[in-house]
Amino acid sequence: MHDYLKKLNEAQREAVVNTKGASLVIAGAGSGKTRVLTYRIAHLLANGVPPYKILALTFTNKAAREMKQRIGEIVGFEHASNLWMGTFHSIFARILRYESAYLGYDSNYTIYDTSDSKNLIKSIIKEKKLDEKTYKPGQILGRISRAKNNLITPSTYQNNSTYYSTDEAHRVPYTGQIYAAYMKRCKISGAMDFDDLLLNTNILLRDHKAVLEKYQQKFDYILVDEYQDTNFAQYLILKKLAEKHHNICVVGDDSQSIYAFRGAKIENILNFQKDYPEMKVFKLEHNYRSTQNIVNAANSVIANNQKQLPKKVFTENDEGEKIGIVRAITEVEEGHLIANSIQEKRLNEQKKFSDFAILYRTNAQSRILEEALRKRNIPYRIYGGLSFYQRKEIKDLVGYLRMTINPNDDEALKRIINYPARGIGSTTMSKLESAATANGISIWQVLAAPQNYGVNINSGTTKKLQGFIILVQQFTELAANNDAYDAAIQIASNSGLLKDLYNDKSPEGRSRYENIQELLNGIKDFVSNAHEEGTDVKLHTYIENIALLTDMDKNKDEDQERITLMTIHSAKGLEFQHLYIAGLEEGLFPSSMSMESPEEIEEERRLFYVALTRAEQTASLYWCQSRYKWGSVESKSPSRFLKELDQAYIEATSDDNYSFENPEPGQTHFRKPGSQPAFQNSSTRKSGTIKSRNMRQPMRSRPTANQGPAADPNFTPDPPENIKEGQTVIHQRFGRGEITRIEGEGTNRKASVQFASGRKTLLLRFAKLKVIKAS
DNA sequence: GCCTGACGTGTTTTT
DNA sequence: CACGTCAGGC
Repeated sequence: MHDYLKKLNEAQREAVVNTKGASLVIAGAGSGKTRVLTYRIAHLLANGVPPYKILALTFTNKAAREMKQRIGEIVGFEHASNLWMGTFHSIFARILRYESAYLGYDSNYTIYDTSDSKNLIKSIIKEKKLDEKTYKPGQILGRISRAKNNLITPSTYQNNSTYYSTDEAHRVPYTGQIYAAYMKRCKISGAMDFDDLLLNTNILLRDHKAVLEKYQQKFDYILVDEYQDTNFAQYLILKKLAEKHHNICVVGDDSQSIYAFRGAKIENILNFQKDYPEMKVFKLEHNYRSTQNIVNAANSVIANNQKQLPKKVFTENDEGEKIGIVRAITEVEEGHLIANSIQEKRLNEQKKFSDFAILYRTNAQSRILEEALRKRNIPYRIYGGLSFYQRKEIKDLVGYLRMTINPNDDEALKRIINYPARGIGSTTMSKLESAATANGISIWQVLAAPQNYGVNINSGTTKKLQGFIILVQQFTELAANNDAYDAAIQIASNSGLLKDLYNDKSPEGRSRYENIQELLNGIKDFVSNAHEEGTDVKLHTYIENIALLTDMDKNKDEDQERITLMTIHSAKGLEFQHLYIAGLEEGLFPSSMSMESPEEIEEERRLFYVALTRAEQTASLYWCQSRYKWGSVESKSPSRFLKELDQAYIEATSDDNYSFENPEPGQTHFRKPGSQPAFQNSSTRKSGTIKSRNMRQPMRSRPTANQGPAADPNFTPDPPENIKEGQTVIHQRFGRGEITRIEGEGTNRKASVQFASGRKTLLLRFAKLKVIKAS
């Protein structure tokens, strides 16, 4: 028996060595799923299966990289490097480049990211003279994306009365037309969006038997990670590829299915047996990651879900600490409480910063947390949010690089044609663009001979356009004759982009300049890595998959000692000794989601489950009362999720004892009459059961813009005279504090208040201060 | 044609 | 609060 098999438990070993036929590996959180997948592949390789015959699909690039590394350590890196391992999107993007001719695409096709797609949809909406208020690019893209994930092409979409009536009900009856126009424009620009990569792969395999057979024969073994998060398009690709040999192994955990918003179907994992009746099921239920309290608490959260496979995740680890539940008054206080706790724990228990992580539901929640961490000098690394690759300056340079490779790329052209300013304004651009649309060609093609397409442009502008054409042509030549790095650096400087940023001496400008340097360094590394392997890297190789890269893929200062901040979604697959979950007053639910179907509630439970099971030693849940109160619609209460945690595993650590009831109305801070709530979210506007008495009635629509809700006539603030030194106060922004000094007279008195975040001086007249107790 | 400031609006999660 | 849009000045 091979050595590596000794490192596995019984269930894991079974899942590793049974490589023939269809296998469903149900892997509970922390049960060694990655290990099983890694060893299974290593096992295949050790048994003589050539690496290029194995297709292994992961959920993120990072997961693929790490797995390759670990397999390499077992079987040798050269062997491992020939595996077909990557995300669905990157693997099929690669296959589509090989087979692009079948679909009428060039192999240099561009991959549009979400913002490219939105921009294109926006211009289509404009061209079609549709109301930009009702046709929101993001929403339309969402509908198109959903259609694509369900393999509904524009013609099917337009001929289907159900889609039409749904669209009509949403007051966007022209969605079908936009969809068709969008697809056409993408094709003309030689571009595919994320969903096209899957849709077009399906079309390729459906319409070209020879291609299908080629890949059916190529991949003798198929392995899929995070199978619970696959959508219909992905499911069908797998089904087709595995049709002949059924050597497909899917690994996943139905309790961690959290991507329904992206079209993921939990049914794929629940119904795996339907397609492969002979399948073998392997259940990994032994959790090696977390304490008993955490495992049990997590189990209790999803205990009542209907859609799930029977399994019992257990652990033999210590019981561990109870799960802490901390109520903060405001988000600022929440940040400081978390920061304090991290600092304390680090010093008392000799922990590293990298042992800690803070998770939250939305990227926007990170800002206040960051501030608190900075105040304490706690180094952190934040993942997600505005990704490096989505920054303006990066997209600008990438725009030039994209134009160099594929000048038909309209979105790239529109981005860079007048940046840095070349005197080509919006009037000229709209002329060019509408000519392009009218003639079914790209803007670049119109540019070559505007007069042929009925575009009237004065001679001055024509000269400027000519200049741009020559510039791009020069770049294309550069890219053909140089490696990626040399080409990129010259393009950055010859385009004038580098100079433009260099001249900007503001702090933001400097950081932009540095970001460009960082991107260029990234290209340099990319090139020199490939050089070691003896290949020459041209620009197109680098630029091909850039849209598929995320922050996670930049392994910059990975070895540094930092705590981690990220959304729960991006924390999947990771683990941290000490975990903080912030902002639970949203119940992990953004309040904008008004319709809560049972499916959605179950998914939110699973999200909570994912969050909790990232923790090895301790998990603490934080929520802030102020936020919660403004949006105190019953269904959004934090207690919903906390109620689903078994009391036995949790502990309230706020100074007031945590109660499962809603906080008393009027208990916290006040607002100046007529002012806006600190955080006005949609739940203040939507209907629901209002718990707090001084919460005003929800409104059907906002009366006048920006005016906020009407003042409560019965409301009287505490007179400032009653505020005394030594009292504990609550402030809307800074949270809990103590008044150390009061100076001045009457309504102009000022109070020095010591908050967790530091000392502040507040005007009592305006103070959003309320005495909660005299001490 | 380009730049600037005022205003208004709307906020999940990701490949 | 941060971003996009629009009007007005250069």
